[in-house]
Amino acid sequence: MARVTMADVAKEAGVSKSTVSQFINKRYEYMGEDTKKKIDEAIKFLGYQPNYLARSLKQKRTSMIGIIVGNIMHRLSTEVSRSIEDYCHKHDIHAILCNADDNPEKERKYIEVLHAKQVDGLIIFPTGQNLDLYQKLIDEDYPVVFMDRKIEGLKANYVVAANCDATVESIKHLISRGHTKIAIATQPLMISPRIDRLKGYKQALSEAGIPLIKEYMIHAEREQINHELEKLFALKEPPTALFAGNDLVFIEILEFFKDKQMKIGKDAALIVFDNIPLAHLAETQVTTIAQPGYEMGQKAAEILLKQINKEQNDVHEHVFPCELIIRESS
Amino acid sequence: MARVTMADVAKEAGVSKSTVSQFINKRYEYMGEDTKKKIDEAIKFLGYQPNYLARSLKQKRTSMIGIIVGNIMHRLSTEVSRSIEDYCHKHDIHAILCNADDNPEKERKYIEVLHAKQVDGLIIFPTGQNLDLYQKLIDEDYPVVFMDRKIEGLKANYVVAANCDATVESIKHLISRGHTKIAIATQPLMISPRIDRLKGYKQALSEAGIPLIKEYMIHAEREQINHELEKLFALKEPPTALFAGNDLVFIEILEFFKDKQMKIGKDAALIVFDNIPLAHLAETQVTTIAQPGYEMGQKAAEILLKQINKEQNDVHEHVFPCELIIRESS
DNA sequence: TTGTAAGCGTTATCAG
DNA sequence: CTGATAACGCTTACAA
Repeated sequence: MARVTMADVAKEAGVSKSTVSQFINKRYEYMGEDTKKKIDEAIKFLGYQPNYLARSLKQKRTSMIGIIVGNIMHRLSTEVSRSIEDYCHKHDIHAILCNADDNPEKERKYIEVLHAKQVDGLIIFPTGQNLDLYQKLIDEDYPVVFMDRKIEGLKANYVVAANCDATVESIKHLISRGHTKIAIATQPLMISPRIDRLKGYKQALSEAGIPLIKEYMIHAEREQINHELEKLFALKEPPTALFAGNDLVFIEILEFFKDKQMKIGKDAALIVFDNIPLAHLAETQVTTIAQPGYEMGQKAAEILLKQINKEQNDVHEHVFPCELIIRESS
Repeated sequence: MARVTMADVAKEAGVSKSTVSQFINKRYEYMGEDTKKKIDEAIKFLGYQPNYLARSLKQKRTSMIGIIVGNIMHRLSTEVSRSIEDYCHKHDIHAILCNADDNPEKERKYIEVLHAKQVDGLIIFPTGQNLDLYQKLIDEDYPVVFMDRKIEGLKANYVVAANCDATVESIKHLISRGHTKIAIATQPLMISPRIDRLKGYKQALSEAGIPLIKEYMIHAEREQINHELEKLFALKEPPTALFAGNDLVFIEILEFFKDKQMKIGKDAALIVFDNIPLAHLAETQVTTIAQPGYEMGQKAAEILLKQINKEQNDVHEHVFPCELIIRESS
């Protein structure tokens, strides 16, 4: 089943390769009707399909972009990815998705491979551990947009959520409900969103004149969170409200509460940073901070395509406000 | 910033292109130490990165495969995709993921584009509506594995779950708990898993001598399910148990129950076909039928790579048993 | 041990 | 309006 090439079509139709190429690329302007028909028939007859690889090599553009997510398990990753894909689809370009799995080695490999495969640009949820590589891409003028996480000292296009502001708002909400003993649980402070959320937490408390308590601030790997919660609620003065730094932390909290037969909203108020798909279906509907994943994805794709088409070269930080959705748990 | 090519490296190192190529491909066997070093230095100095596109064109293999999922929102899709990616990663090949969004047009486009981009093979969760295309791939000897859904009259490699058997088991379980008024809700019967699950449902009931009741069998688009449930529970004899055909149907049921202030397990027993991530954390832990997504993904990837490497040509249907996980809801 | 040259399947440039 | 011909960046016999 030798694949049929343009040369075969040309021979079959009795024209030259270049004419077939014109036809394929719809540059019919100066093409005779009969030539067109002959080529069309030959293509159908042979079942010809152009080889995009060869075309890309020649054109130096693959019409593909890469998305490298830090961890596909985060709700935001999937929302944003779908949004980007949507946008690209409309612009006839393909988005390919890779999952770094919070592993800087994997991230490095994906960046290198996608680059070598000549994808036209990259949208990265950076692990933050490959500064040299990020910098190299930028120095090279390779189109790239960083998503969700800012990298200290890296001047680039960013699309991020207003993590600090949103957290401030949510903590203030808890305070307005009479809470003063408010704890926060996040994964380790390796990336900017977590740092910014903690910053917001601290800011809101100190603006309200509530002293920070070290024991109320948990930053642990997913597997350790359970253990940390154990300690937290064993304190002489356990918190009356809890801020979950993201959807994965929320799941850990859920596990913990289930295990201890504690009830969300009753044994502690809860706010989760991240939209939880079933938040409104839970026994106690949970208050969340929704990030505009769709809009963020659209924006990232838009900037990237502009870079690719050389319509824009200056870099920006695009910050998206979040929405506090108050439900029963707070 | 003109990209640096192999020719540049060759010039810089004072050797020929082919020598550099050897070096890149680690065919050092007959290479002088000093040549190696010169090339290595030149590569580092110029920051050379090979162009995989050109290589692929020459080698007629891209080391990429495509995954086309019917709908990324299904839990199984993501589980299987991750598993496939895992397997591929170990074999140094890249998996790229596309979401047909239950849209046969999109599916067709993705298949055509991936094929044109010369991916080495395809794993498809078929919509079922593009028989001609599926058949064409197979006639062409193009490596392809169909996942989750069987296509009537298409001889090919399949990796599917034992939908009928698992459903029989679960319905029998409900019967053993004393239920006789058992309803089933699925999305429209367009694809084999849904048909097979319904078959299992019918089989289990008739084996138990329980007559089938038409009103107990819902097959509706997601948006209509709510409405159908309404009718179902307005029956003179509403069911005491409910079988949800998949995870999306489950969410609709959850919505409905929440809305009606009904309690799962109390107002009706429930079994869901599909593993639900938070099944064990729900207020009433829900009984599920778990499909071995990881194993299915590994198997599909394995078969596909064998086909690609021409190690295997005969086609099979690989059926994976599922596990009924009994929790509080049934 | 390394170099030469011919492809891989397109597209682009320029004649005719 | 159509056809040669030269790229694109790499691999691979085969020659040296």
